[in-house]
Amino acid sequence: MEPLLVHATDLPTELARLLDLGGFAWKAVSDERTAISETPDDGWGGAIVVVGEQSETAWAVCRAIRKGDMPVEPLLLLIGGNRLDELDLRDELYDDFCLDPFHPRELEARLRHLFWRAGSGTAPELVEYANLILNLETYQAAIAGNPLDLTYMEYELLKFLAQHPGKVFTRETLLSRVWGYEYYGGARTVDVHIRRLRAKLGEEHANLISTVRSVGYRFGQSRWGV
Amino acid sequence: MEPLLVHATDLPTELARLLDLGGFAWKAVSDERTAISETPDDGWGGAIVVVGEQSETAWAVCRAIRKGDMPVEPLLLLIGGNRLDELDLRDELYDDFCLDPFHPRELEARLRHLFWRAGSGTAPELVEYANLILNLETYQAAIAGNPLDLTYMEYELLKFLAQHPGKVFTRETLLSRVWGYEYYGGARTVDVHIRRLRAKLGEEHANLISTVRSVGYRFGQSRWGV
DNA sequence: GCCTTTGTGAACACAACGTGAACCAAACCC
DNA sequence: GGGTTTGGTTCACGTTGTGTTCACAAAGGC
Repeated sequence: MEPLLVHATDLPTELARLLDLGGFAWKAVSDERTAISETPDDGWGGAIVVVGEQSETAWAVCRAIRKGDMPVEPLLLLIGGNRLDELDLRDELYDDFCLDPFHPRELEARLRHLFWRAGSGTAPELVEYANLILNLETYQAAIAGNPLDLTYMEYELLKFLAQHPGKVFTRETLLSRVWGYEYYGGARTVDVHIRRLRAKLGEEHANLISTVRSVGYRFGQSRWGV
Repeated sequence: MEPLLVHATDLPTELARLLDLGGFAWKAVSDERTAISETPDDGWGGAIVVVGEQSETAWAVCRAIRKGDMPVEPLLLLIGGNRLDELDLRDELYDDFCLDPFHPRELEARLRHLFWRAGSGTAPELVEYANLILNLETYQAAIAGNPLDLTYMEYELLKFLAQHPGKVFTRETLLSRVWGYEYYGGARTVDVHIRRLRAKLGEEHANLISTVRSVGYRFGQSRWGV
């Protein structure tokens, strides 16, 4: 992960220790100019700004890194209880704040939650295996970037298989888990859907589904490496 | 503004006073069922859940109001310092938290910031997708500059779909979210409204709404990235 | 070489969806 | 208050898609 930008006139030792113990990569900067000039190639992974005695300096840093060419998110403030009023009308300058002095567990929890929100928070639910992607929200599938035009049952079957890569399922198991428990039809129905899936996956990726003779079908590689 | 949902086994008097002084409309509920049954017509404006001794109850309430058909945002937790560990792996259940006992100014600031974020971020007075524009204030819609003459239900349906582009909704979900919870009518009603929407969108843009066979309908293209 | 298991192509039947029109309730207007 | 309009819902019918089955060919195991 990209390193964190930490701004403070006097860096609290507890903060440094917490970041180190938490395994964060971070770099302390003293003013906005160094914050910009020291920007890593792939940008900052986030920022922590300590609002201390010279609060105007801190706000200037916030403005610089939020409104600049490369806005940094998420941005967390460490702020003394007597400066809470200054948060007013500055909502756009921070994502979260933590009272200083802080409870280590609280700061950890806030950092974790911020990164969770920035990362997976807004991402759609996906099932991925190699270059195959199933989007569970939009009912769409794609392999190697090319969208697959799957029917309902094909999609459901592929979803189930891809959610358990490497595992072998009998036709009966697939019928009960994908088609439904009360289903009572021929087991060869599964074969036909497997065939159509292989055809739509394309010759190149048809081997994603392998036949286990006398047992059933398996998606992806076996767990023992072939 | 819509009222706040407040859940607590023992409602702290400081919290009640702070909410009243802050001019919030709010209602205390004791369990998830009343939280759902007491839902105002236009939904809750947000939620505050106090994680007290029976923390499992509190988490159950969070799950109920976040994963239900009408998720409540933003959701703020009031949590004791000795329960901070419980936040782990529950990121999806809350938007922010505040240590209890709390500093009134801190809680105020967090509420203000949450609503600022919710307001500026997810609820603009305009809904836009490609060259379609919905003006939520004036109940007007236009595509490619041409105003659309939509009826009430058509507008509501299009609004809901356009607010969640790419996502597939079943007819039942649409009936409950657009028409209302207590609605008991045929699911084909949705089809007819979809048809009329497509007709009014014009042949050129009718494909904005796509049918996902055996599932439901989707507005716009999928989002594969963030 | 025989038997079992799986792949393949095509045909069938039904469910899902689109479409046009009718129905009905509420609002609106003289 | 009766007639009209508007808009939401439902029904009946056609069409298309697609899940299922079958028959046969091919492959694999003993």
